[in-house]
Amino acid sequence: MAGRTRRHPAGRHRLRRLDHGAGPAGQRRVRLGQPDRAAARGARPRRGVRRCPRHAAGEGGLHGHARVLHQRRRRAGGNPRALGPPPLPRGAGRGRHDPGGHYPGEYLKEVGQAIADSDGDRWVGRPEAEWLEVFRARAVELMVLDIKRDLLGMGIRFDTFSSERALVEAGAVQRVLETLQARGLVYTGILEPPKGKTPEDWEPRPQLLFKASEFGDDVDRPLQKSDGSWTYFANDIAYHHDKFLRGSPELIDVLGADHGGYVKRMKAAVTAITGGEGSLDVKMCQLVSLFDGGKPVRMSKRAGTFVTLRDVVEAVGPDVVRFIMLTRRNDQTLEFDYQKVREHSRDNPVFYVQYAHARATSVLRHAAEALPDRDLSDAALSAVPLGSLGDPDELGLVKVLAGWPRLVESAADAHEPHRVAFYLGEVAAAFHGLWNKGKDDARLRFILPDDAETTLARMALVRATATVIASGLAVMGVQPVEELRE
RNA sequence: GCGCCCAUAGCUCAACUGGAUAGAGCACCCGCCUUCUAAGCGGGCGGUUGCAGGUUCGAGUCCUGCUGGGCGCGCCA
Repeated sequence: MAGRTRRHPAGRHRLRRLDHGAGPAGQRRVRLGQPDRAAARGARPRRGVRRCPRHAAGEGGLHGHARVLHQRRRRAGGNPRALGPPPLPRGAGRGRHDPGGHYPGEYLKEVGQAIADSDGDRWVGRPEAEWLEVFRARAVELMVLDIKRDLLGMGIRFDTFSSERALVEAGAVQRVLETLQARGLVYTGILEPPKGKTPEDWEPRPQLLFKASEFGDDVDRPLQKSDGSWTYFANDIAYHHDKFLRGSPELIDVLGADHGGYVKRMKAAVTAITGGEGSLDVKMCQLVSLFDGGKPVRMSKRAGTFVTLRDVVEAVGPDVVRFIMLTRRNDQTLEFDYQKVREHSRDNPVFYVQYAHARATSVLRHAAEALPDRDLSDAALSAVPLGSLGDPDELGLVKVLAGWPRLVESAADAHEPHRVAFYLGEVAAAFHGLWNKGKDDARLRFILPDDAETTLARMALVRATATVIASGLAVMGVQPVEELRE
């Protein structure tokens, strides 16, 4: 197998580093290979924590025009045979393999159990032809519900779920094909075998092809399988066209890094099917590596030691997950240490930003006590003269805050929500710095009992800080914290 | 073999799509708690942005070629 020989040197390299007793970095990488790869190869949507939910979290909040997010899980119900023989009253297929050699994963056991619960022994001893389709439908239904529940658990709600099957049955693929044919972009031809690696079962075969090469792709791409059904690619064209027709000229796909080879042809197809009216941006997502107190969390499909997104959300809360997920570019792998994110320390970016917000609201509370006869409402503060703000650090904070509109706009344009998280870190740092300056110099404290005018100007600054942090957190779908006490 | 993504301080990562002296945190060293939350702050140390060319007034950012890593490569989703 060509893939294996190519991967081999890398594997050896890793081992060698370990043998040499490499530093923490080397070891980390070695150990990480396993869970990462397992998660990727497992290809089971909610097994392991992936980047994609993280990105969905960000974009849903960032783009009004891209708010309709889509998620398809072909895998769900893709292999109903893995459910095994008709379920027994107690847990179907537990611990055994189905005839096809598939692992009945935990999630399929749950489906089997659900069917057993509702249908009893109705399917026992019945031929596959009777139960297969029923099981498939039930599996899809339950899996989608399961996915929606997990997503809702961290505050993600999809406006639209597109069913590939429904799209095909509604004839969308057929219509798209006709459109492409009308534009002379479809023909029947024979593809060259891939260079360097010719599959053993390769044989020249005429296929229905899309002229992707006219739009920047390397070769033309097949639309139809030999059994007459559509390829994955053909269905995807229909899906993107459907989304375009629903009123979104700017399409965004969030894909795993293993789908990188798909980008060119999909962009080509979007250009072709929309007559150049639509555009497609593809965000590639790397995996998230789970750590616990600096040690990688090992996951094994066999041992059933997978940590799911739901597990993590339950452990640390949805806001922490959302924030941490957005502290990296989506195309970088993220190390998620769910010991660290619960710490109340500078190491924990969620805490750091929330602490700044809590401090700001705390100051405002104290100011209300110190100046009971003054109006500290937002409206009043926005009209306060700011001439007394003159300290370099005060002005520094003002400048950072003034950059918020531009920052959030550029993050939206670039489809890079992580910039908001980094920006909030800057705001928090500027505010914490100013706060501590008041420790050294009492005149720089926010509240000056004998100088109401300066205090009011500073309250305007503090209020603005809290507002910007709250706005940024809102973009990320995170609730600002008013108070942090033990 | 071909294609896509990536390479920035010892480590983990930024850098507002080509702008001024490339910034944070961790780690290490030195300071700061009678006073709005020290769960914090200030200072120091640390860089030929993988290598070599090119375009430009200006390049971490764009182009070419290398090196090293990830992913993929016709009826699989």
